[in-house]
Amino acid sequence: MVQKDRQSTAEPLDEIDRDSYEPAYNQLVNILRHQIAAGIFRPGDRLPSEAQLCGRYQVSPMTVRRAINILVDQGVVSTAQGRGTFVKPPELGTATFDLQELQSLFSDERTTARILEAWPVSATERAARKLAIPVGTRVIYIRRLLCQEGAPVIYHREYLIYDPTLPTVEAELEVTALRDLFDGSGGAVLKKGELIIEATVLDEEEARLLQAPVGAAAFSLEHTFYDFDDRPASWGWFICRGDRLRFRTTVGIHETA
Amino acid sequence: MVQKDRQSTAEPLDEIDRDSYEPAYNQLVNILRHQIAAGIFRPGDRLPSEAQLCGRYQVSPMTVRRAINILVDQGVVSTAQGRGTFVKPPELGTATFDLQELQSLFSDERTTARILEAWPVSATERAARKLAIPVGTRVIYIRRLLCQEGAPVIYHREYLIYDPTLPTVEAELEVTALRDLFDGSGGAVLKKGELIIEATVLDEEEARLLQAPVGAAAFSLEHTFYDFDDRPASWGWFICRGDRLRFRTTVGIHETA
DNA sequence: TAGTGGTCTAGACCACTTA
DNA sequence: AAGTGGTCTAGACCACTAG
Repeated sequence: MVQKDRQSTAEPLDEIDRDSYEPAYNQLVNILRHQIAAGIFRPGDRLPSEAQLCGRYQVSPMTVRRAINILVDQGVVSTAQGRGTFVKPPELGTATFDLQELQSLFSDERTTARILEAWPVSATERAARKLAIPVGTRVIYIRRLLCQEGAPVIYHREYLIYDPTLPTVEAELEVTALRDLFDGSGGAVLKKGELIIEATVLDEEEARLLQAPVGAAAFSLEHTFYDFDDRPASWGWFICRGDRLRFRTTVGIHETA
Repeated sequence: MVQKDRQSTAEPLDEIDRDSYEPAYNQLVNILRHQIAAGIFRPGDRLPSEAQLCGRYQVSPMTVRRAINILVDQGVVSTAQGRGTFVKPPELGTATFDLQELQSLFSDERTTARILEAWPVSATERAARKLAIPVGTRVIYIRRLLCQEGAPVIYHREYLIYDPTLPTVEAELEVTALRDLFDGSGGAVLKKGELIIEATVLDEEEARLLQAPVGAAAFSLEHTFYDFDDRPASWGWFICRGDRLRFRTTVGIHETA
């Protein structure tokens, strides 16, 4: 028998360690991932059948199945009923990216939000359409500037439905409101949100506030939030300097997934 | 007993239909999603325990667990061992975007790729660094213009490691090579890829090729692909007019997930 | 201590593919 | 007909949280 001490290394063995805190299905995921990464199984190859994996690693079918489902979710393999499980080549088209970099900016302690403007206005034609309300309805208009160590990074404009029965207005004016929007702390009233990322260039106002040249590249992140009656409750957009934000992602086998 | 005919409606019942082609765990996912969407369970609320759901819907614990795991993956609920399963508010920071719109552009029949240039060159300092090769090494430089119905949409530049033992060069010159890059058809040699999305503005050459104004907003999608020895095999970037591409997504409960 | 989620078993039956 | 993945069962044991 192999003496199993504390295994401090993260290197995957070729056996399941039943005494590990790491679940068996997860160990199996890592074993198969590394075999694929090492080229033992190449794109297009068929993996051993589930029954074979059960015998090889001494786990039940459900555990093997769970591991394989995770690999499918990760886009590493694909399954075909009656044929087998196959290694997928990396596909650019399946790549996904997230707003983690943006979120870390909001959760950063050094980030401060300065309210430039926050008061009731009559909804413009565009705002009214986005919020599904009549033109001229009174809404709350908020302009914020997010700074990191004094340097402006993001300019945010937002229209809010004015509902006196809700504490929305006061809550939204908090400097932490934006962070809450990102981590969902205060969103018990909101059901869903829609997001659109576009490439844009800074106009004069945006450039002045972000202390960047007019015409500089920037990201626009438009957002619309809905309440549980599917009525828009908020519409707005973030403008972020292009040289301050980039989205990264990977396809295929990458480390520590 | 309820007479169960063909249920053409997609509306979820409040019971599991054991004769449906839809798996029980999936039916349970939809049932719970609609209950949350309907406001029966609000953000912060605790869902019924797994044991209760087993009894309520007459399924085994593993089936309930699988359904809940899917809801966790979808970001709709979160679980806490010993406490329960809780409905999550929509969080901007957890939003993910995919390149589906970009991929559909490549798989579109009306999209054609025109090779502007494709021959061996000496690697520039930057290309050499990105490809981890000595400056001056001979590499293949390819410039492509992707058009849709005659209108240029994407400008692509790419440096390829020149390896005579591989059919890479010929394969990459095919007009379908880019589509393959996206759907992975020909990537049995590639292990992984890295992607960086940035906001940029068109320079003079890009503007001329894309028939857009200089300084117009655009997306830059830089990509690096690696072989199974973790050596870079390809480095390049797509430039796409900002008015032709946008990334959309949703957070919280949305339809037909 | 009771209740919760987290993992896992050792099978079963089914649908599908291939030969 | 044999082999494959897809689903599901009816429990088990564990770790964690709460009263």
